[in-house]
Amino acid sequence: MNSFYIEHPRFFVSVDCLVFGFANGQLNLLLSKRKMEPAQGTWSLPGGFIEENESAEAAAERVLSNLTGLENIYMEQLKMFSQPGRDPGERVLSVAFYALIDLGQEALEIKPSYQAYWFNINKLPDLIFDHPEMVDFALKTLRHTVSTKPVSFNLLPEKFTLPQMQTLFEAIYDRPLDKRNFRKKIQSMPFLVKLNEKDKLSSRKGAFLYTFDNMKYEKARQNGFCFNL
Amino acid sequence: MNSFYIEHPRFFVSVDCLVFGFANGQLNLLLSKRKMEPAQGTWSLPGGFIEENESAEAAAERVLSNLTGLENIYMEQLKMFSQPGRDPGERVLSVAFYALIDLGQEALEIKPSYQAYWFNINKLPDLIFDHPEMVDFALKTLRHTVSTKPVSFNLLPEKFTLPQMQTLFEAIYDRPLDKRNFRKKIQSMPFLVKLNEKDKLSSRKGAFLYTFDNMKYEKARQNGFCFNL
DNA sequence: TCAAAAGTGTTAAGTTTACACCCATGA
DNA sequence: TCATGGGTGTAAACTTAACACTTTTGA
Repeated sequence: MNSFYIEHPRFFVSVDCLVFGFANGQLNLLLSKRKMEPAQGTWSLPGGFIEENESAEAAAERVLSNLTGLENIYMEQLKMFSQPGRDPGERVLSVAFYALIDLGQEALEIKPSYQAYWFNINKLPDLIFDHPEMVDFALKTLRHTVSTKPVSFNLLPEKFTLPQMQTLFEAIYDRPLDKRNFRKKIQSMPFLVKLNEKDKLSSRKGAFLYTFDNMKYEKARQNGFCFNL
Repeated sequence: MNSFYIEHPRFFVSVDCLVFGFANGQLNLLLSKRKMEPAQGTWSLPGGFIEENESAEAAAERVLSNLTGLENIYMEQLKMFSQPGRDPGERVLSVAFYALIDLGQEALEIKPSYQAYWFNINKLPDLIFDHPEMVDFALKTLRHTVSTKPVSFNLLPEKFTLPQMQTLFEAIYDRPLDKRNFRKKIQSMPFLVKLNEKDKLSSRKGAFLYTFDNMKYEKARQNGFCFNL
């Protein structure tokens, strides 16, 4: 290993994860009780340090799979936060990621050491450092991204109903949507497959189940189709 | 200074700047000859290491003002690039930024030590490391951002003509636009001020000059106006 | 007087919005 | 049988896209 860069400082670099989950018509964010000083015991985004030979993406995946037991979670980098003094203990740069997971029926197995819990996005407790800023940034990005790419399906179970999906969008945008216009638009998308099954959990009549067909989406995209909701 | 995090590795963190400039109907990117090993003498994005007590944003501003002599350049963070091995010399994490500058008439004073030059965006030389990936990412982001926020004015002189602006958008999108539709849309925006002056440099008839009025834009935005081109 | 770039309007197609009732079911 | 949530269509307003000629001027 050479040392051309030796005169420059080195930094701790962490990742912080904004994990969104949708359940019972509510958009939720996963928070954990901080295990280390400073600010031990207060609420924060789950995170961890980047290790040698690990990309920021890999670190975020590691943190998330430790936390949730899940692999292959949808995840995107948001931004690096690097203000000196953002962590009063030490100089730490942090890369924020957001992740979308379906926390449908099976209660997510959270590793107990993490003391992580779901909070409704509108009822978050106080967070340490610049984590509130990260939440704002993530929410803005999420709102933009779900209207632009078919990522909202990561927040839904494999099979979902249109009322479920509309509720999800209403939770993300934090405003009601017109049912007929929403359904018209969604159903005009060339990748939604209507199944011959109904979900009867939330009404007597039952709502038809749908799935997202990624192959169809990719094909449509290659032919110039542009998702926008 | 405490040491709660001491067991974790520290990293060199650099910034790389994607500096876009518009001149003579061409969209250009600023590249510099690399001053240090590895790959000394090959083309790369201008960059530098983050120093103690400096945010990534401040480092990028420092690099840019050293390079161009300009302050208050429009700049946005793009993304952190952190693959192990992206810099074969040492483990370096890098935060990419893009900047937009007007390189209108007054030839930009580039500090000679940097050996930096403008390259047409479609005729870039080979770049080191993952810099080509950064260029792709920046271009995509630029295309999206100019259609969504009034940032294109940073690439134009204070006073500009509509043909100039259309050429700029054609250079960014790399496709021709319909003159009448473009002008109609631009002129419907509530922040463009038509001056009583003409620029006669590019035609005998002369084209009217306009400026961007940021106050008007902010006022319109507060009233729900949404830029989109 | 003419070459070269600036400027101008209309129509058709598509998209978005607003809006109210019937349907299927199990308790 | 009725309460509950699921499902459906249309018309008006607005936005986008396509398209060709006139104006101004200096050389």
